[in-house]
Amino acid sequence: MKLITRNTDYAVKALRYICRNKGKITSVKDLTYKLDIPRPFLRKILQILNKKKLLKSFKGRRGGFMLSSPPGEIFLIDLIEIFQGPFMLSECIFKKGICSDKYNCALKRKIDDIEKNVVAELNSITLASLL
Amino acid sequence: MKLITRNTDYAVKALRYICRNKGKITSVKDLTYKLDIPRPFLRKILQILNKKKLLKSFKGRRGGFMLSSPPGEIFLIDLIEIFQGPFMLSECIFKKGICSDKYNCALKRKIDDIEKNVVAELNSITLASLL
DNA sequence: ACAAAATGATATCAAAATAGTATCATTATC
DNA sequence: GATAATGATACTATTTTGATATCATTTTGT
Repeated sequence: MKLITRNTDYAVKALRYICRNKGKITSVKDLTYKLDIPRPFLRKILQILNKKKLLKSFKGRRGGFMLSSPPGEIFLIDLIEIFQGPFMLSECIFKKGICSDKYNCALKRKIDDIEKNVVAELNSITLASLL
Repeated sequence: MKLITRNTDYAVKALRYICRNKGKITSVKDLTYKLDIPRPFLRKILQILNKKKLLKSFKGRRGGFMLSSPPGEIFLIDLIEIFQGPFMLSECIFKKGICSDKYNCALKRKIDDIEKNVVAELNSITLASLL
C-alpha cells in the first residue's frame, strides 16, 4: 500500500528544485532538464500547486514558477492531501458501518488517536526539512 | 486517500459474522444473506483468507468456513497487508531518491518513527476488539 | 508589430489497481 | 448419484493514477 503517490513525489522534487533556485523564476523546461519527470505531467502538477497557492506563476516568455511561501511553511501533508485527497484513517472504516456503536466505542477512539498522531507528525515535515 | 479498501472491509465484516457463529461452520450463502456483499466476490475473499490460514475451510455439502484462531489473535493489520500489500510509509518516499542521504538523515528517522507507531497501534487492533 | 516562449485551461488517452463475475473441477453429505 | 458446498482460475468492468495533447493567453525580445 502506497502512502505517497507519484504526483506527490514529483511535487516534492519540483518544489525542492524551485526552492534551491531561490529568488529566480524556474520554468518547467529547466525542471525537466534536471528531474526525470515527463514534461506535460509536471506542467499539470505545477498548475495545481499554483492554484492551491503553494506556487506563484509568471506567464510569458521568461515565465515560470516561484515558491509563494518559505520552505519552512510548506508541509508534506498538504501535498499529500492535494494529490491524494484528505488523509483519514478512521472515517473510511466507520462510514461502512463495521462498528455498530460508532460514536463512542473504544476502537474508534483508538483509531482516532492513531490518526491524530500521524497527522501531527506529518505536519512537522516541511519542504525545508526535505532539502 | 483510503487506508482501508473494500476487500479489507468485507473481510472484517465476514470474519465478524463467522466469529459470532462460534463453533458452527458458516457458508458463503449464509454470509451473503446477512451482509451486503456480492457472493462471488466474497467467495474469492474467503478463499484468500483460507490460503492465508486465517480461516479453515470445509468442502462438500454442509461445507463452509470457521476461524482458525481465536478472534483475539487476528489483527487488522494482517488483513490490510493481505489485501493491500505491505504497509510502509517510508520506503516509497526514500526509494525514489528524494533524500540524497537516505541512510541516516533526520527525516527518514522521523518517518520511520511514525511508521513504527502506526504499525504498533494497528497491531493492537484485533478482530475481538471489532466485535 | 510580431514571433517566440512561457503558463492557463481543458480534453483525452493509457496503465494499473481495485472491484466484481463466471466456470469448471473437486469434495462431502443426503 | 444428485446436490450443495469450496478450490482454482480466468475473465470483465470500474476507478484511480499516470501521462499526453491542444489551443488560448500572456509576456518578452527583436
